[in-house]
Amino acid sequence: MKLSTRGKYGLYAMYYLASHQGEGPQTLQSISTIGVPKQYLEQLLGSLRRAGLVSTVRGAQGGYQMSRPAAEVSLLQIIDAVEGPIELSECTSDEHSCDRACSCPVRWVWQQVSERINAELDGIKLSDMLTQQRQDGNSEQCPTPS
Amino acid sequence: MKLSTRGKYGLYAMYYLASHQGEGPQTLQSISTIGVPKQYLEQLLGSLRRAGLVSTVRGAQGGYQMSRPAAEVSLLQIIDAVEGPIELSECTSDEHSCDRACSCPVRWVWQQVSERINAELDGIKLSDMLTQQRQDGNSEQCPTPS
DNA sequence: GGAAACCCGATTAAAATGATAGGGTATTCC
DNA sequence: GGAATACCCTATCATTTTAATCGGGTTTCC
Repeated sequence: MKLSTRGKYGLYAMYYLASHQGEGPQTLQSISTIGVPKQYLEQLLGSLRRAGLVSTVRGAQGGYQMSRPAAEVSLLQIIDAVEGPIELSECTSDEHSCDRACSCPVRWVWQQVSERINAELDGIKLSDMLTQQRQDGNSEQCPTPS
Repeated sequence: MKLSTRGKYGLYAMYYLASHQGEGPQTLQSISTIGVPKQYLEQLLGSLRRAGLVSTVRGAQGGYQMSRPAAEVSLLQIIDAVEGPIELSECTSDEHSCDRACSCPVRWVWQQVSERINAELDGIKLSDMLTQQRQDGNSEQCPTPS
């Protein structure tokens, strides 16, 4: 069970925007310093915009910015936006994908797990990451990456 | 975030074996009635065997059977066996996969979520599915699948 | 009007997934 | 002992998904 890079990149991007909230729109150029190819990042930001998480200003001096406070943006919203909804198995979303249908205990268990994961992801907000960062301090006692 | 069919098929297979526990080894042939191509299922059962979840009897009259009670087999074990460990992002497992390294709040959040999902999956046992099935009754009031 | 910057659909390259193929090995039963 | 049964294993292939690129369009500021 893996997230694609979309989720990771999307979260990086949102975290970047959260860190620069109140500084006006950030250009694609500057956001891409998080280490994501500009044109690929553009697609992801498009999804985030369509999901209502970021707003954009077009034209010169334009860019992307968060459309609401970091405390109101959850991991779930970000992942949903860039990767689509979590589906452990198509049978949890599509009733007719298998003929075992409603009495299938496998189906039941997937639903249980999906619900819990969703609740978990929805409980973590972007603001939690910002405060975590602060608590962590400028922890430059990090083992220098080889 | 999706599970591949391996997880689903693996769970179907284990559920089948749990339902036939005590009846002696079940042949690949009979297990494949769950709707999985025999040769593909064979690969999955191989993984489940290597993980210690099923034991096999070779030769004529042989087959597969659970190697311990359903109450001691969790979803996590099954998914780990057939899909490998859950990794939302390679940066939670590999320290050196990104140079942001240890102070990265994104990394922190992935770890949080992974832990919770793992705990969740480990809390659900095969036996829970069996009892759920019984509670559900032979619920043949199901809407007949088209 | 030109430069900055977002918008968007189409295409492509690489990787993962789902499935198949084909031969090998162990065990039972006659 | 040999035929039949049934698991074991690696390699290959086809399909789908993912990651990324391309190339043009539109909006806005100066």
